[in-house]
Amino acid sequence: MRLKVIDNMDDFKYALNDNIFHLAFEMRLTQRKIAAKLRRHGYKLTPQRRAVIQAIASGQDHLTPAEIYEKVHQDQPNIGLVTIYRTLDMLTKLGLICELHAGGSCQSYTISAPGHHHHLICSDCGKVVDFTGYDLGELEQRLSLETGFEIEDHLLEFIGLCQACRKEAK
Amino acid sequence: MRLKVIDNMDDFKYALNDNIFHLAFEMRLTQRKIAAKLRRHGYKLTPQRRAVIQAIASGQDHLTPAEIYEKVHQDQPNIGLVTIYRTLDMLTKLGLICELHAGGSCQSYTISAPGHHHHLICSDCGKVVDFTGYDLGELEQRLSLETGFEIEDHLLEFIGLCQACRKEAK
DNA sequence: ATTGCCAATGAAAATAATTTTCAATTAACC
DNA sequence: GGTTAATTGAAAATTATTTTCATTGGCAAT
Repeated sequence: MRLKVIDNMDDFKYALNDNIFHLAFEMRLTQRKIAAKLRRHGYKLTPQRRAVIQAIASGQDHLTPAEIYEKVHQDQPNIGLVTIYRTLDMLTKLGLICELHAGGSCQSYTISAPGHHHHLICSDCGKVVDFTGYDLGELEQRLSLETGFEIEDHLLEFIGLCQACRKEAK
Repeated sequence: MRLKVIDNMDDFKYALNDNIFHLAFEMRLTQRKIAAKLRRHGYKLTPQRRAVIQAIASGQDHLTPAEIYEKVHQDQPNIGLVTIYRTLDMLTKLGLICELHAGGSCQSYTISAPGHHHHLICSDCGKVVDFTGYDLGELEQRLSLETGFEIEDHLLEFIGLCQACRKEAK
């Protein structure tokens, strides 16, 4: 896949009907936001980190450290697995990526949508869909009242077959 | 803690006001059910397995394989860590224990309440409280409709401070 | 109670996953 | 361009898990 980087709105308007450009633009925006956040927190933006972010952000699925290493290794043959681990730690701390748990493979990462959200994961191809707006506040209150817990956080993930994999299964 | 094993209702009635007996009775019931299920599935009930089940079922918290090993080792100094892993696999397959994910430590196990349920976990002491009856069916349907996923399962866990740990924190 | 069979066990080795250490490199500031 | 502190990669160390295999022991049938 060839991508032309478009980073201003004028160029973008003329490319609207072209999916590839569209994707390139969106990805560029994401990566920009990520880069800005790194700098704001005093981290350097190295080619290795770029590559890891690109690997995670470019797909729709979730990847283990080893899978990310494989993917990044194509562009950066010298990168070490350690750097993957270190970058994943950093991105997790900044809230830029999420760990997934449902469906067996813990230690799998996906790019994080901004704000609090939940996940829907394909058990076959690994595709991850975020969703927001489902409010667990009422349940939290009830639980808090009944158990005396002061609830800090929660984890809600769904696992199933995505549309594409359902078709394939038939 | 000394426990007297009570395994009939008559003895039990006279011990009702005694918490220790109460616990002993309840634990005995749980272990009986577990033992029966093992046999029904063609597994043998060895002292090692008893000990692992006892270790998990006797506490209210969740334990890693290494922690279970530590605990069991006191009664069964010869037990190998391998046996812990094998027993945990078996118990998971039979649905008698659950893996927990929220709050960092994956690969932590707790005794499983019968039927589908969700968890509330103390981030400080690890205490696990089950709850049932919260229905995600409507959300599942909505998600299914909007995304084309055929949803197979879900994971819902809450993490927070239990009453005891809240008091201690003050 | 005794016996025999096959599942289960423990020790050790093998494999996999993750972290630490440290000298060399480099991104981001001036 | 030069400086500096953060970042990197290689190797070693640690931790977690699985495999292998000879021995043991639960339990069903006698």
